Amino acid sequence: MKAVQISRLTTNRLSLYLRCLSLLQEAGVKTVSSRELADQFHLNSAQIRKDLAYFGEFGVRGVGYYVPELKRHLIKILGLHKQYNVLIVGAGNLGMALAGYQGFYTGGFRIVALVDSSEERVKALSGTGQPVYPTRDLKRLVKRHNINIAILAVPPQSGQQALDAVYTAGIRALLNFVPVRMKVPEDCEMVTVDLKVQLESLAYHLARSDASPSRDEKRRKRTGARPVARGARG
Amino acid sequence: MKAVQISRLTTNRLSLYLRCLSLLQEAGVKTVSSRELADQFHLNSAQIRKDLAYFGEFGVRGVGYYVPELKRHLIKILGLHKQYNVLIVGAGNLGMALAGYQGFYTGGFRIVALVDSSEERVKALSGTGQPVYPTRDLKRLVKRHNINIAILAVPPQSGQQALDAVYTAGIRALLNFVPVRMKVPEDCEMVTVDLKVQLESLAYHLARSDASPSRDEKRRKRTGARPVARGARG
DNA sequence: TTTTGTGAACTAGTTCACAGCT
DNA sequence: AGCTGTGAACTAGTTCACAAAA
Repeated sequence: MKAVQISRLTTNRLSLYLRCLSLLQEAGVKTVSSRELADQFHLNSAQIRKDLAYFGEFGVRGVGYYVPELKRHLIKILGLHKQYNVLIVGAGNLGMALAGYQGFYTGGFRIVALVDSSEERVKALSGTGQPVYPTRDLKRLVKRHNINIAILAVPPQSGQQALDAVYTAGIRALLNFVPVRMKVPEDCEMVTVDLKVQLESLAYHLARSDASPSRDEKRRKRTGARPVARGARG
Repeated sequence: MKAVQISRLTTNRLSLYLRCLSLLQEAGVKTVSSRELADQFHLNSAQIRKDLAYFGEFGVRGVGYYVPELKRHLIKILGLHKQYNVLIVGAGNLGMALAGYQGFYTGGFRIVALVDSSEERVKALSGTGQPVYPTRDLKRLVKRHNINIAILAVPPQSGQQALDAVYTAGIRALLNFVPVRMKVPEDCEMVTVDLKVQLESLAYHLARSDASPSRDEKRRKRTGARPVARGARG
């Protein structure tokens, strides 16, 4: 147990561990060692032990970790014992899709509404039935539904404006899909998913592999990418 | 110019530089220094010079970088002078949305088709008019449309199967939204976007800030997160 | 003078390796 | 014997700081 600042790399891995533990629990597995977990993720077992050790001593020497117990701890650590109400800002293609994306509805996350500045999108319903409200209702919605997370899915030119609006309404956590650099207040947590950047990283690699066909041993020695083809599953 | 393996962190930044250069070019700016670029991204200017130096000497001492020239170089480096034909696997909420997401249609990326295993989704059209084909057409589609990138947007239990199928069809670059660990062949580039993990990292921070209200100076000393509130824009 | 390109220094993140508990 | 928790060693990534070019 340290008093260190936890890096995002660590918290992201904790999410993966949790997901894995849920599967193990469903499968009736009672204990798991850091080594077994590591094999699932192509990680080093010390990495896993270190990640967990930031938050306490959850393991038993000679045994490993008790699956339900560690799962409980991770849920607590990640704050997933609470309910999170999510607002989507921007009801275009992406916003609407995210509203319907089933992956969000497990755990304590619930998408309660969308807002959009275009009158014609307002009063439409998302695929799963959430209503779309005009942007002017933002503050009221946040209060009424106790919203604590916003997903930004507006066009680039409205990015900063949308951020400012949700911040003013009291939201302090953002999942951002807008490919624009924005001013983010100190006390506001934002993670950005930039799909274009991800696609371009694929283009980069495709262009390389076309250009230099077969230098297999040299290629991709250490890109931080996946080492591949060992213990699969998730 | 080095013969080093380029990290994904670097290539991702190159995409951002390119985006910024496009804006500068539109604004009629002729030259830009690494310092000016750095200010846009809350980066260190040496970082930018190093990133670029991996690929050549594009700058002019005492001047900076010529915007159109550097832009041209970055397009070449990232392989964006070529056309990329994209196939979306899985025509559920997310798949359909990604098909309609305008952000993909700039640069050389073009979504040419979707496939889905469910007969009832087949023959539907995506929002922007791409047809949905049955999975058995995959190989034929890849050949016919010269597809080189696949986006995986299937349910978790079909993830590996979908990956195997597109690999067999000849695709070597994947943008993966499936939250499952998969076996990826050596010569296949995959970037994974795990939305659940991102949301959970927000939950983590929200849970912290609720728990310990006001330790402002200590908080977030170095999480690799954004330093905030300096030169904005994108 | 200004700003690049880059070795050297530093910081963050990962892995090793082992003492210590069960 | 087996496996955790952790300091030490290592590797990757970032920033400093400066010689060299324009």
